[in-house]
Amino acid sequence: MGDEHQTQATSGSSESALAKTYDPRQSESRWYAFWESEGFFKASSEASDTRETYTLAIPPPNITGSLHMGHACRTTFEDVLTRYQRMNDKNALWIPGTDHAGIATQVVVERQLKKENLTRHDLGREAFVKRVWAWREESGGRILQQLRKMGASCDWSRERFTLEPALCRAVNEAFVRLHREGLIYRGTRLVNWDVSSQTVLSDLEVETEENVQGELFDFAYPVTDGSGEVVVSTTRPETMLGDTAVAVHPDDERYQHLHGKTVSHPFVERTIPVIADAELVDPEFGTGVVKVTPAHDPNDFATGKRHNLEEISIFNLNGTVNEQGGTFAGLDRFEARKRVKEALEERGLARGSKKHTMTLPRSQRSGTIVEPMISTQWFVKMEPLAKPAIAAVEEGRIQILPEDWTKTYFHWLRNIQDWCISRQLWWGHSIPAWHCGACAHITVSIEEPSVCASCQSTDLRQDEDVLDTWFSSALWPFSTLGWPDDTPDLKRFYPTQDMETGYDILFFWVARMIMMGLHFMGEVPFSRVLLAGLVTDERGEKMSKVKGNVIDPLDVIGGASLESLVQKAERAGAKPGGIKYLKKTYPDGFLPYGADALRMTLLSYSPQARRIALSIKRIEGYRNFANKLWNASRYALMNLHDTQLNARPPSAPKQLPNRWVLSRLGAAVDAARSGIDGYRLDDASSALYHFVWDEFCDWYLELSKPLLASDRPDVVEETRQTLVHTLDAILRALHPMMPFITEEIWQRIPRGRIPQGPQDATDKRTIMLAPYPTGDADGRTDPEAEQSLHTLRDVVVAVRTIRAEHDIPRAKSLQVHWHADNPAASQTLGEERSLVESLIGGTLIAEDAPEKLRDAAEHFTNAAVFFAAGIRGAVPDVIDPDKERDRLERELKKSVKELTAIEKKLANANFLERAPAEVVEQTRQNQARLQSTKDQLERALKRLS
RNA sequence: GGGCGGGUAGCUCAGUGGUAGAGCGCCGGCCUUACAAGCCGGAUGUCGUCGGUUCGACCCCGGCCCCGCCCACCA
Repeated sequence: MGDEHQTQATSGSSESALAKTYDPRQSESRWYAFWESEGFFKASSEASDTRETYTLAIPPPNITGSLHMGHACRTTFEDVLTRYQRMNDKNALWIPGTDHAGIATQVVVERQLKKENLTRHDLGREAFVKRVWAWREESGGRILQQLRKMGASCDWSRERFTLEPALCRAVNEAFVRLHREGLIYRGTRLVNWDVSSQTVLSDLEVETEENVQGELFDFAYPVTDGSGEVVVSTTRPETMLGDTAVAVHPDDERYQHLHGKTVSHPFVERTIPVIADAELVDPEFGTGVVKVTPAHDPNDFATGKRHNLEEISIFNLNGTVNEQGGTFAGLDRFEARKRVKEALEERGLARGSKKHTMTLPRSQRSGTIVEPMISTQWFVKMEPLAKPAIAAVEEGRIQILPEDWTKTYFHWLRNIQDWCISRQLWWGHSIPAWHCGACAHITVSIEEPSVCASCQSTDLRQDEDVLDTWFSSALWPFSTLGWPDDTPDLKRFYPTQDMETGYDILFFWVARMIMMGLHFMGEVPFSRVLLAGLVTDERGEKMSKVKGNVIDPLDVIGGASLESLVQKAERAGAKPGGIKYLKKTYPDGFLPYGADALRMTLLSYSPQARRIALSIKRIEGYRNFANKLWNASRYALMNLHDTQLNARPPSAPKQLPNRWVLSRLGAAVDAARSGIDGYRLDDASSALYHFVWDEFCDWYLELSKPLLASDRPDVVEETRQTLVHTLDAILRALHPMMPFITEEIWQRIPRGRIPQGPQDATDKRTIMLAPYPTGDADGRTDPEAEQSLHTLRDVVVAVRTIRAEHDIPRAKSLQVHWHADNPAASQTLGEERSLVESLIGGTLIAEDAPEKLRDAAEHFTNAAVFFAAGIRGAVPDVIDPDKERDRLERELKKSVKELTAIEKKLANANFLERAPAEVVEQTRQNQARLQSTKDQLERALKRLS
């Protein structure tokens, strides 16, 4: 590999002509392999390396996952930051790794087992976990390979996995310490139970489905003393099997007579009290009477605590009714609901129902409706941890971008609930707690204890639960660096600088990392949180397998036929509508756009956006940009001949285009830098895109043609130097964003003496380690050149417009008469005459008599006139009067419109008094300019008719 | 019920208290020795709506109407 690229690098321009079209497939994997094998991604751990560090920990993708657009987006962003910092001579470390993703992974493997007609229980815990590990070996690294395709410059030598032994040790350490500090405790609570995965969930893992059409069912409880009945309303009739009270509002006139009475349960042997509770009951709602099921409803649970009610759990862990349900035992929850309603009808207790819109809690992973259940679990006490995390952001030690999210962050942390961290799963971190069979004491310890800490019994059994996968994620910024050991890496790279992730895991992950980082390290885990939006399809709809609108980044990079897209979507379970959409939207599939094009596209979206509506057309646009860059480079390399890159920038260039492009280069590079520094990668990439295309290609390269054809060797050499330097700087500036193509071209630039600088030693090997350009070092501010070029450009465009409007063939040479209204413009056009002539395909004739041009129609036959940047001009002989009239009228309309607005403004006395002087002055100048243009246009029109 | 974000060119989206921008699309003309994945020229918007602040508002403030998201225990 090394040899191959060496050959390329030194082969010069002439003998290895570049293909006309850039093919990303030819270079991407090649360069990645080169970078990786040369160790360019590795952060230095040498003691002698005193460079400032830059650290960023990857949001570890789940091992279940394959790369999706969200990953691609984040990877690109993080890679740009890392590559940029590395080029700025930082000791840059981007830590890669994967997450074991407890419940998500377990669900996937269980699904596989199901195909073999097995459940995890058939295998038993040990064999099941073994199986998950085997699966992880097979697929766990896939996404990391995919990250490589994106160009991610992670330090693979420091790759981590949340369930590897070192990180398990960190988890145990964290658990034991928090437990010792009283921040982890065991509690019996009403928890969120997922009946299909049969585990408890944290509040965050429960998603609410809104606007579900349900019914509000009324039924009657007979009052025990026979004095009547009480009608209650409920959305969950089956839970009446667990009712232990009926509640009314204490002030409700209608139900005063019930206070102190009991009602009889129709299906189980139980009389239940009527209680008065102002907190639970809203007299306006339903019948104003609430059935109370403390074991299966959060409000009722709280009510039960207030009134000391019995908590009767009526469900088994799998969601079927248990023995408390009497004759309903064994039925599934929803079947039970039906049967309870029927039974109530039969007993004549049903009192009708009405439609009711409600919200349903569902498990984030399984989608099952969550059942509130009373259960004993491990919890983390959050409030003491939340306080410092709030302070860290308040005090600016951590900055959250976009800033709007700080509010959300504060709101969540200020209302934080304790975190249930135990899960009844098999795949995950074991809990370092041992239950004593003799005295029921729980011994919490890092190492397996031999005896119970309380009674010394040896009858110990480790807690069977595992930890919420987010518990280990919360430690990620320091566990990956070796914590709890005080390793050199930890010392050197903690705290990290940036954390970039999706806003959807602000609470799940970011907030918890901050809390844990502050708690265990005493320092914030990162100083900045960058929250990215959600990638959607071009309609703004969430990508989903069912909708068939998932765009696989690898398909975009490598290309994919429509057939393969359809096949993939079908395999993933897309519905017919989704397939139809797919066929309609991407009739030709995807061309191989390349990773660089995809990266540029993803970068071009504003980080403020919550939605990133990815459009293939846009990717195509950036693929075209890559090709443009490629061809501009071809042009440059073809024209260098023996010139090598040997100084940057060329000293004291004399030719206007050279002066101008260096000035613009400086501005572009500064814009790119400030964009990246301000985390506005959209601004940074856009500044470079426009500089490269609109200025470098459209103007500089065109202007360089006559210069390179000059018979003056000094002009030619100066231009070649400027050309190669500008190209080199462009490549370096773009490299963090488009790593592959920039390396491919950079390697082909012939290099002479390498300039002195800190990165000299590495300069020749790879663009990755070349310095990021700066406006000062690589550009050359030259306002005068910019002004002159502006004039030049305006005249060229004016003449080109005339050519286009009048259908004048390119081959026809034009005589352009001109007169300048100011000395600067006059000088520019005088000096740069031959450049302008070569761009307009004609001859410039300077007129000493301005009136000739003012009255062009009299002096010339069929002349077209123009007014541009202080220059008046006329092109005689070639003009169709009708077309010219159309053109002039259009121009006139425009000036009149603008002029009217300006005049109105200047007529306003308040404006003249109050507006800043320079604004007024500028407005006046505009007025004068427009007025003169308008006059002249009018005159020209008059002569025409 | 609270909170947040958004409504700008046909589409997807930037944007700034002082003459409205990009990409794609559209119209017209070009195979111009870097590039047809291109070049040249052109058209396109009462910047959601109603008020207010201001000399001046797409931008700041308030109301309203849509759209999206997050949080919250209303049976």
